[in-house]
Amino acid sequence: MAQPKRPLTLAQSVAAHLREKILKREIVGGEPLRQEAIANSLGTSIIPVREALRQLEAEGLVELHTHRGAVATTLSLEQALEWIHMRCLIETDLIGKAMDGMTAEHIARAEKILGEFDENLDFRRNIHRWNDYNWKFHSSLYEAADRPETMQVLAMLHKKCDRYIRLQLLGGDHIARAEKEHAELIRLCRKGEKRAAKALMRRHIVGVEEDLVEQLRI
Amino acid sequence: MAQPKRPLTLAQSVAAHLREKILKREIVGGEPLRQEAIANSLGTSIIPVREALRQLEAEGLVELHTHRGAVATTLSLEQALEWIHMRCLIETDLIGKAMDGMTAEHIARAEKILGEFDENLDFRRNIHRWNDYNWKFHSSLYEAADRPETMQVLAMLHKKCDRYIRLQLLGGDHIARAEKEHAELIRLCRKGEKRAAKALMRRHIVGVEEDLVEQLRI
DNA sequence: ACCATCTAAATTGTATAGAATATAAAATAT
DNA sequence: ATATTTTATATTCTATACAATTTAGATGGT
Repeated sequence: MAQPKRPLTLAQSVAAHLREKILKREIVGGEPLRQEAIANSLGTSIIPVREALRQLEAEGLVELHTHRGAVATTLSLEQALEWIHMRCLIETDLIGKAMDGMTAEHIARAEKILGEFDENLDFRRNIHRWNDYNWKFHSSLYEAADRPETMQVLAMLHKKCDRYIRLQLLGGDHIARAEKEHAELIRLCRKGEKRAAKALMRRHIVGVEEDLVEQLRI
Repeated sequence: MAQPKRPLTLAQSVAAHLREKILKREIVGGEPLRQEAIANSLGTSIIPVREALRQLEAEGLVELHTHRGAVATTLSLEQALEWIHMRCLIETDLIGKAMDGMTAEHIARAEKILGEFDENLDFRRNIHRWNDYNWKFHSSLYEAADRPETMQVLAMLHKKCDRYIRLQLLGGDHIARAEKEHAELIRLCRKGEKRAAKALMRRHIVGVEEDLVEQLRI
């Protein structure tokens, strides 16, 4: 997505390593991340580790406290609800804007991505991949809007939601519902029913919110 | 706002230095930022410079290209319009949420900040301070909503808009209009007229957008 | 209990050297 | 002459060792 094919710098792969551990909750919220320990365990010096931690801070996965080090951020339902709410505001608006300039090619691309959902993956065993596909589908819908900055903010919100969605997916049948709604979104785009598409997008995202509350309130 | 009173680390003050230069356009868009040159000119080693650049990247002021270094991001009207549009979506929603829990104290605080606008500053000579005050006022209005994550995203958008607003303030009488609208916003908050407040917030931000287009399209 | 001081541990910063990489210029081949 | 490959150079990226700074907790006196 960002830098295709290029070999990663050490700092980038350290960041990827830690990011995956945090998202998989092998590193839990509140856990301190010692620069030297990480450097030793990965066989690097601490300099790439320091830069990786700054990257992860920008992504909201760790907090850096001056002279006290980094800790993985803790999960909180309230935060997730805020992010989802912002997603709702932005994506509802964005799908409308996108539909103004949407062509058959755009719709075909989104449909192709949707197809890959069903075919290639047993998501019960690849939970950590589902968010990638979900973001790919959503972003393909908005491509016609040609709003790169908005997409960047939205990508960030999706990433932040990632940790919570993974929890959510462990229970319930959210995926089946989401796929159904995705298919319906494409149908509405093809028919050009902007009002209905925006309404469905709103319900689609609010649905995530409701499922999450139900999942975590217990 | 972030870390009150604490002495800044070198990386933080290097970041502050470069940020100010970019915002004041002493470093123009597209200009490459050589780590060694910056380190020498500030009398530091390059390590704090590298960490400062990562910070600025997160703020959208520079772009980091692997093995090629950092360049200041270029100004583009389209980007600014996207940011302002997102501000509009979020802030219009947020003022409504805030008004549900707004107390006399909240209003008093916002009013106090507004007062400082008039008294202490001749903005024609302190353009680079105006955005700080503008953000202080806006954020004080939303305090009652208790939405820290939303505020964080919003703060980022305001920061990004900063560079453009500075251009805008050079011409026109935007400040007088903004102050009038700010006062009116407080009045509507006190009277609890949510619908009107949201509408005014929308106009207030769209006004910025229109002014900016007019300013830069010439 | 309370307060100040001291200590341990971690991060932050410096200096230096060298490896890895991208860009542009030069050389070679077709 | 054009295209490809090689070389050169500048810059970033990484490693290492050590000094400086800060925080948090332990110690000890009142």
